[in-house]
Amino acid sequence: MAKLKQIADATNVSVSTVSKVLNGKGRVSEKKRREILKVAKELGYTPDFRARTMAKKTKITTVGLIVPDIINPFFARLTRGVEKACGEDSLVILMDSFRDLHREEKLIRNARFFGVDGIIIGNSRVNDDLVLEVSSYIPVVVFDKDYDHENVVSIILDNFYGAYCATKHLIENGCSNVIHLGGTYELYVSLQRLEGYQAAMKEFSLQPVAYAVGYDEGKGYEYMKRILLSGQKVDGVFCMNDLVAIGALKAVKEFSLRVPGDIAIVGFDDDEQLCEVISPPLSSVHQPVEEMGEVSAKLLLELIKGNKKVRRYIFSPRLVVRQSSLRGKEGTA
Amino acid sequence: MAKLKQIADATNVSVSTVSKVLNGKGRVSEKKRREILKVAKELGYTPDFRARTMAKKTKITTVGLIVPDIINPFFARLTRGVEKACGEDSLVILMDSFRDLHREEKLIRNARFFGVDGIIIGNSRVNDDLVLEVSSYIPVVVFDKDYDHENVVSIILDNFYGAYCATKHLIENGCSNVIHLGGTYELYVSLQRLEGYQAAMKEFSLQPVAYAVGYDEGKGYEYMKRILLSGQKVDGVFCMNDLVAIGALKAVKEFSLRVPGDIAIVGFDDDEQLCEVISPPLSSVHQPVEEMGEVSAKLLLELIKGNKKVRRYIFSPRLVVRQSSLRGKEGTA
DNA sequence: CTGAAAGCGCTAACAC
DNA sequence: GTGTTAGCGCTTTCAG
Repeated sequence: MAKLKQIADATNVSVSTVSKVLNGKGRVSEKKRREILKVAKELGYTPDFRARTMAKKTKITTVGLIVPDIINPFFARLTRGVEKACGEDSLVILMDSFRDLHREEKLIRNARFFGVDGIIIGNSRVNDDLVLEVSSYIPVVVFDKDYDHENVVSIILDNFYGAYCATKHLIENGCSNVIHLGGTYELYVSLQRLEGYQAAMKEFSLQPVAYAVGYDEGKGYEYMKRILLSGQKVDGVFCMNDLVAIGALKAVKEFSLRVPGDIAIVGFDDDEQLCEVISPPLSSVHQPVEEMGEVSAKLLLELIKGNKKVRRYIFSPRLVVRQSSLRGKEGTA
Repeated sequence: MAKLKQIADATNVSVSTVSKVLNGKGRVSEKKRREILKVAKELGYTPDFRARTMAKKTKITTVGLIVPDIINPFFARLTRGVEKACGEDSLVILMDSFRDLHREEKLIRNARFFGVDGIIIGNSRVNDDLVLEVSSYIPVVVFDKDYDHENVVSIILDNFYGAYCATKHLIENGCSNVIHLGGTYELYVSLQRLEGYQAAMKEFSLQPVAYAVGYDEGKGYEYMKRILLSGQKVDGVFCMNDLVAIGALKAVKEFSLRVPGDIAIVGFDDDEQLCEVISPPLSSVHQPVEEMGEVSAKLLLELIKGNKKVRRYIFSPRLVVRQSSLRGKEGTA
């Protein structure tokens, strides 16, 4: 960590002269200039970012983005949105908690010591107290959970509505025995989706049948298989997310049932890459994740600037219909 | 941006007293302590990270990670590896170039002004001069390209070998008309894979037939369709990447040909999520991306510390065989 | 208990 | 052309 002072001493000039040379400002004799440049290189000088920005009174705002798993397309998209909103003049410090709750809390709690000016927490199961605590130091954006605190804004997806639409769509496509492969209900999001499903079923006077399955393909497969084995009547499945749907799809295929002919399936999240690549392509409830990321960053940036604006921002999902639920003229199989 | 001075003035004490209170050091009368705390909260005081760390002589090293597209699983995995290696004491500033070469160069060039202590460039088609330029200020890690510069380390995957293995595998599984749906050959990686393919074909005295297809599903589909229409003999396809392979797979299915019975297919990259979800599951050449990310960060951190160590690190791919290329006892269809 | 003063590394007037 | 000086905002001796 060479410093200006060192290269100044080595060349018998003052720090300010060195500074001038290195920044190409003011006029310095060609001879000294060369020597200074040379010595600077030899010493491997790199200016201290902090000192420089402090002296120049310029500050780059940095936002901390905490995600549980950057490989998950949902969070990758979220990140993309945040990156977009931050553009050229704000930096984003990415922190992956690797789904380790302990690490996550640590990251959140320490964020301000890392010099971030605000944080976005991309996980709906954060500890409320922690959010409140941190928000007393720096602004915070959280997802899918409502807070009423000065320094935090909530980005919310209308999960109820998404689930409602998906279920209704299945029913209107001729399904009357629509089941729900849901998440674990201690997660708010899962609960909302369950309720949306139930609402649609009731609206059509149908009996809701829901299972607390989980979030991955294996679980979807396992439950669907069990359900089919049990002989239960099923002609439509609304799943917690795309992975569960894919698992269910696999099971259905194994039973030589046709999708959507015998059983129609709808997922949630709409990871396009995934949905479009499988066969049949999977209908899914689309979350405008990228946009959500973008908005969350924008709102955070505003908060950092001191403009307290929105405290809650609600997004609407939309159903993307693909073959897995589209019976068209075939009607019910 | 409240400062210590302000809250000091407001409470008629000195900055140092305020500092002590806010940091819980030294002893200050309960009365003042309370008042200071109160005013600090009112003013929404947040310590200046730069000033603080400078005064404390502590420095958190930060690495800049530049990727062309965080949504692409390859880069998401890379990022994950970097995050892992950085652990608790280094920060990673993520910069997505959105595949905009111009933006990317800007990001790379400006990185050092953002206070990063080193950068990892997750893109093999960087401008050499730029890399050299930047590396004269801060250490740089690049992928799939060999440099011989003091301040840059290259992380390389043996693409030739991967392609060779994939092709050989197809041949040994009974394919004799193996074609290659390759990338565009101005990209070094694509060229290497092409050469690996050719080498394997020659080894078995087979005639290589390669196409410069591109990198996405649409291209794979389009080319494969055209090839099948032309009536050309094909019983094996080695693709540039998984997406191209998926496109090709679609085309093959449309022609009512069986995979792997009539045509066996192998992809590259091994995006597991993708490969395992389609049917039949896709064989693919696996890159240890996450590990590569981890190693690149570790090496960078070493360079930042001033320990010049490795200058080149080569990883070996490995073929993951799934159904799309596994003919087992069936032999050639 | 409290404050003055020095210093972290750098920039930017402003003299000489 | 070049050096001196005064900060940037904070922490930390060290007197009082």
